[in-house]
Formats: sequence, structure tokens, C-alpha cells
Amino acid sequence: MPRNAANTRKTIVDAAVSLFYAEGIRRVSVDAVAEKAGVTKRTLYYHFRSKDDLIATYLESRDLPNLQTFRRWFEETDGPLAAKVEAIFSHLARASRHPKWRGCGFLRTAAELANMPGHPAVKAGSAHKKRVEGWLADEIVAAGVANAQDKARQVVLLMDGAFSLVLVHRDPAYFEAAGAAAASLLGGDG
Amino acid sequence: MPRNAANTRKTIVDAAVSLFYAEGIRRVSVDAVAEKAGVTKRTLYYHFRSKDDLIATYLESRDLPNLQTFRRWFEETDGPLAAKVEAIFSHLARASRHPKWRGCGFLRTAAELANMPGHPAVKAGSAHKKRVEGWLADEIVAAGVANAQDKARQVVLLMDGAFSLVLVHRDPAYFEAAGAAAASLLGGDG
DNA sequence: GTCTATAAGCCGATAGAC
DNA sequence: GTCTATCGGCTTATAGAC
Repeated sequence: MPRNAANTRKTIVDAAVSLFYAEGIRRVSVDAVAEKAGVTKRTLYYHFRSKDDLIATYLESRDLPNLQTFRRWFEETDGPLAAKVEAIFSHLARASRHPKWRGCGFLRTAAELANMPGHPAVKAGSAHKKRVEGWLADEIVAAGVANAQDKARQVVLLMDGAFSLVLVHRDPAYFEAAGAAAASLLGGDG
Repeated sequence: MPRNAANTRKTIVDAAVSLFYAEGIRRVSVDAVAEKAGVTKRTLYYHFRSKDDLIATYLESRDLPNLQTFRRWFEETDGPLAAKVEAIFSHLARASRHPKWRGCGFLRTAAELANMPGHPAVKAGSAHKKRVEGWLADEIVAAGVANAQDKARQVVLLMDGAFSLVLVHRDPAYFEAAGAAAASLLGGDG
């Protein structure tokens, strides 16, 4: 594959994704991203205005892939709505057992940038979370369940609560408990 | 008040609490904490082994005060269990409107230290969250509601989900929605 | 126990060559 | 568009005086 500009840019973003997720955005230096991408820092600054720009690009690059993963887990599961939603939580529980799991990159970035509410990366996180909530609402409507907006919001509250508490306690049981609660409110026990 | 050792130590911890919560633990330097406390860096390092030690002390110092605030909000509210628990969420929604609000310090620290699971500060956060969950379970038992453990866990999932999503979206409505959901599962609508 | 001073290295960002 | 080289400043932590 020829090394053109778009290609180099993607290589840098991939390196940023890997390092920022693994170690946190403040802990990872621009030098480290450049080295991992196999380019010099000067090249990195040719493609990105600043480290903040790179951080925002990192999260924007994860929006669609993460949403698609949720959709796939949902669609691959047979049964009623409650079972399909609960399957998302079961997959997250399994993922959280992996030694490289570090919680939700969007939430962790918002936590690291809590003193900069208007930061583009925080906005990217907000947009992603809204997209997930909106998609869930659409699926709940499609399943003919009432109060879809309220229920979608409760599901994402449980999901992001589990992301946070599993990160704190390192105990996947919080994903299981959240999944059971989500299934229950979607009529999974009826 | 005489400036003795315990006094100096407390002054340093107070400065750390204020700065670490406002700006994040990685963003705040030891120099900044020492300056805010009105001591030199050498004095700070006399009282604390390292910055990590100071970070852990910061969170440990917030365990009891935060729990006591929750208890007070709960006890000051008249009515059934569901209303008393929902009041906690209403107070959090109000607090989150303050311009200096930055989410939950325990969750934000766990997010910043996600690559160091055994860090003493993360353990302090885990202990605090367990204490809140345990206290809620006790109150649910005392109110004679069934499945107290499961319900306490669902309440903390909703609460920490709201902490996270209000930080991302800067929208207190997530605290209100979480409070309504918590009240509902505790029989508030029955 | 608190001070002044500084070590030793990493940080984000830039200059200028080609 | 990518390179080599480096700036000025900030970082955690320590040495030695009193």
C-alpha cells in the first residue's frame, strides 16, 4: 500500500486510538503517538492542528464502529426485545473480563476533560451517546413497547452506570445486573 | 490556630481536594497543590510519600462526607422509601447545575487511572461506592421491601449512570430520569 | 518540619531543509 | 509531506541548610 496523505493520517489515528484508550489522553504524549504510528512529530503536526484536535478525531473515529457493534449484538440475538437488549449487556460483561478492557473511552475522556465542557472531544462523546440512545428508542418503538423515549433513557443510564461501576470495582457482575434490570423494564419478565 | 504537623497536613489535603476535583488529578501538579496550601513542595513531600499517596488521601477524605450528605438528603425527606431515595437524585440534579460541578470525583479518578487497576485511589473509590450501595441496601431492608440487595444495586447503577451522562451531556434531566426510575423500582408508583 | 534551590527528564509545539 | 533538530516551559522528586 502506497504511503499517501490519507493513509498516513489513518495510521496516526489508529495509533492514537490504541494508546489513548489504553492509557488515557493526558498520560499519552504526542511523541508516543507519533512513535507508535512510525512518523515524526513534525508529520503528526502537519496532519493535526494540536493534541486536542487529535483527541477529538480519536473519539469521532470510534462513533460508528461502537454503534455498529451494539447493533450487531442486538441483531444476532433471537427472541423478544428484552432479550436482544440484554444480550448487549452480556457481551459487555464478557468484554470487560479481557485484561485490556478499560471501560468506555467516551466516558473516560469526558471525565478527563471535565474542566473543559466545550471541548470538541466531549462534544463527540455527547453525540455518540445520543446516537446510541436514539437508536435504542427506535428499536423500542419498532417492538411496539410504550414510552420508548423514557425506556431508552433508562437503558442507557443502566449501561453507563455499569461501565462506570465495572471500571471502579473490576466486577463484571454489574453488567449482568444492569442487563437484567434493562430486560425487566422492557417487559422481559412479563 | 497553631501551625502544627496535623494542621499542615489537613491544609494540604484541603488544597488537593479543591484542585483535583476542579481540574483532574493528572492536570494538577504537585507545585500547584503546595502553592494553594501555602507551603513549599518540600513540606508537602515531608507529609506525603508521593503524588499517588496524595491522590489516595484526597479520595479517602471524601468518603465519609459524601456518604453523610446522601444520608442527610434521605433523612430530611418525609414519605415512603421511594420518595426518600428519589430526593437524593433531585439534590444531585440541583448540584449539577452549579457551574463548579464536575461529576463524581471517585468515578473521574477511576477513569483517569483506568490503566492502574490496583492504585490505592481506585481502591478508595471502590470502597466508597460499596459503602453507598450497602447503606442503600440497609435502608431498603428497613423499609420492608423485597430483594433489597438487587434493588440497591439497580439504584447505584442508575445513580452512577446519571453522574456519567450528566457530565457528558451537561443535562441534569438524566438525574431526574434516573430518580424516577429508582423510585419506580422501589414501589414509588404502586 | 519548613525553607531555598535544583536535578533530570518529559511536555506540546515549531523552524527550516528538501 | 516528511525529515532532523530543538525551543521554552513544566513535571515529579530530592539535596542540604536551619
